[in-house]
Amino acid sequence: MTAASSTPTGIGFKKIPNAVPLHGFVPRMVTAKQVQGALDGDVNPFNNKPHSAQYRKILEVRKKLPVYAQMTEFFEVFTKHQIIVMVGETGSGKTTQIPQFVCYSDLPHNRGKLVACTQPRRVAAMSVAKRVADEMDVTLGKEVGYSIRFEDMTEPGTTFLKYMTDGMLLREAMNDPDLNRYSTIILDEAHERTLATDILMGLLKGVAKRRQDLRLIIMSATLDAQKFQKYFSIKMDSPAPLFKVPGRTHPVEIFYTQDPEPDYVEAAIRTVLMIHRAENEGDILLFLTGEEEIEDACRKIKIEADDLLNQDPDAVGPLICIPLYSSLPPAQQQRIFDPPPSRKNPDSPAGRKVIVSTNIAETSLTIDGIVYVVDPGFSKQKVYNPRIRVESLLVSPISKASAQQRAGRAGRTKPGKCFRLYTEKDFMKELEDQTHPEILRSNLANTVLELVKLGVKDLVRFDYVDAPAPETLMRALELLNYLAALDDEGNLTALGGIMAEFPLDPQLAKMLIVSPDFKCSNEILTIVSMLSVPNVWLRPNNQRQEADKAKALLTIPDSDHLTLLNVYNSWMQNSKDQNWSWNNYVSQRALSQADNVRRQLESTMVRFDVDLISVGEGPKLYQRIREALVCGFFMQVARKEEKEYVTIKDNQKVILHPSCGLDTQPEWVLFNEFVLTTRPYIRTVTTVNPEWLLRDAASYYDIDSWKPSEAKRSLLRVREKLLGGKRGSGPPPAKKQKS
DNA sequence: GAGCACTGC
Repeated sequence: MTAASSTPTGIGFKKIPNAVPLHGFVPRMVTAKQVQGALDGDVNPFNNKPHSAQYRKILEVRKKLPVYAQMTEFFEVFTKHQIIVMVGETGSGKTTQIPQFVCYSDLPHNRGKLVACTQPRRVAAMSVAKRVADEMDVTLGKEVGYSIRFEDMTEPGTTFLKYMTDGMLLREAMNDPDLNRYSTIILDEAHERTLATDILMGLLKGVAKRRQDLRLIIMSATLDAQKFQKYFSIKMDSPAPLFKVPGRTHPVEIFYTQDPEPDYVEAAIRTVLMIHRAENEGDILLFLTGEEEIEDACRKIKIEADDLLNQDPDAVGPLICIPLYSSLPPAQQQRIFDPPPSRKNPDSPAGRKVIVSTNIAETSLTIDGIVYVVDPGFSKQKVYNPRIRVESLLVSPISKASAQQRAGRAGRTKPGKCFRLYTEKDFMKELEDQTHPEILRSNLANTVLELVKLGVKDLVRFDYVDAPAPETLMRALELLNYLAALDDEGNLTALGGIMAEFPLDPQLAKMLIVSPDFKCSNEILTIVSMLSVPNVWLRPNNQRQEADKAKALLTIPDSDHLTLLNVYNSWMQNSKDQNWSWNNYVSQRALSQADNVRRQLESTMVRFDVDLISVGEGPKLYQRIREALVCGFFMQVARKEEKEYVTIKDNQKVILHPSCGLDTQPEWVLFNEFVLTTRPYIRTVTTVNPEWLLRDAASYYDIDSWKPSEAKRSLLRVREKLLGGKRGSGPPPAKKQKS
């Protein structure tokens, strides 16, 4: 295509006269030939410096990528179409090359615009940006940068190619719904269907209709491409064009079992040992579902492998077994990169490394040198039950797409083998094509608040790629209405607008925003931060008693929330003592994270004039903190009836989680979480006074309208006593709930 | 008397 042919979608771009060495480049009319010329040129067109020797070396490597061979085709499609769906399998080079191609055609640096490329994970955004900065011969954080939570590695006015997490782009959309800063937005790994990617797809489809100058590229794996093409058919119902690039991996031979395996862990261990005895050199990756299962399997494999080695040292090599899951400390996660054990002597069989991992090795971490994959076909998946408002984790069969991804892990460095511990018939007939997108498996309270803030009026009719269950949306709207983030018509309130700005669950955001009224926002800020990071309590298997003792010393008897506050404060007071965390069995990593979150939330508080107040100390302060908790969590209250607790309104029977630090079983408790594991537990619990429920959450505790229950009778008595105490001075002063 | 699949803001 030449500059003389028709301009795309009616926007008249002007030729840029003096943009040497991009002389003659017309935005979005650029050809592969022009770009190849610029790539091979002497001067870097993006900073006008001479290309380095390093640049030329990397360029030679880039030219061997499959995507490079299809540059002509890419520019043809990009010139003609506003939205493109791209399929590029592992090793195609799409994530690093396509955004660069786009820069050459879009010329964002000459137009004051940016090209964005989203990633589902922080590490990916960071490492890809680093690589691309090297490839483009520029400094990371200048022309090419990245933006992730807690770290903005970009320079306004200079950066024109930005890698970012999908959540970060969604945040930006809240304050700029048309995303006007961007000339092209590339959604990478769209097939993973994270909540943020799904919402972005819905938003961007609308933005693309309003902004003819915006280009979109949706990059995904093969199986989903058609769905996205159809979804993005905005022009006369013709599907969005597909641009496809082959991958570059080694073949993986797939084996199935003849019959279904009744016990997948046992079968997995047996298969690993079979590979160890019978197959050639090469490491093994085994997928299991969780920490306990993995540690258990590692122990058993180790015992059996040592037995084999003792019985016949010439027949098998030594074996090490390495567990891998996200809650392992980073130093232990690094062990997966250790070399396999060396042979006993030059003639004996090679050593072998076995990695036993959760799904973390399916997408987040890649390990080179894996030749054998053992796939039992299960993973823990989040499910949401809107009826009882509970998210839980369930061991479930994986999807075909997931199985394919797992198998692919065997072919990264050389041809490999994948042993599936299910039958081929089950694979074909029983496994779903795709894992259900997150939006269908989550509590959407947060998402709904974001969407309303983004200006979406009708949540049910929003153009979702996959629409969530109406009941899930209703649950979210109901919660937000009770929290006074939405009015009765579903419009965003002033309070809701501020809540949406905090990267928090709505309950936590509400509690933080109202906490200055209770003169304890400093303390609530800490508690909210501690609730936003993983568990801080460490409990090593061989030191459980010591860990429990240490925890008891930090515990505040009637409130797990106050205990969290106490841990944070003690940690701060002892910040000079390097061993404090270790000696007290708390996670240094989690506490640092909490501190980081705390600083971010504090800056948001400043932006929205939420005062940071702390008045008094001891029991009086503690009481005000517990009252503030009620303002966010009044819907998560349980009352003790005989031996169990029963949740308010839902009437779910629950028990206190064993990690709970309460020394008695008070009548009324508020809880942070309902966890459904072996039994229905409530976790992170604080004693509350029922009077606060009536006063601070009057619209929810509209007890006259409740169906008869023990809780209702009890609350009626509380109210009577309150009124009696006032001796005819009228009802208690009800704090206004709805705004 | 138990957990924490994995991400993200």
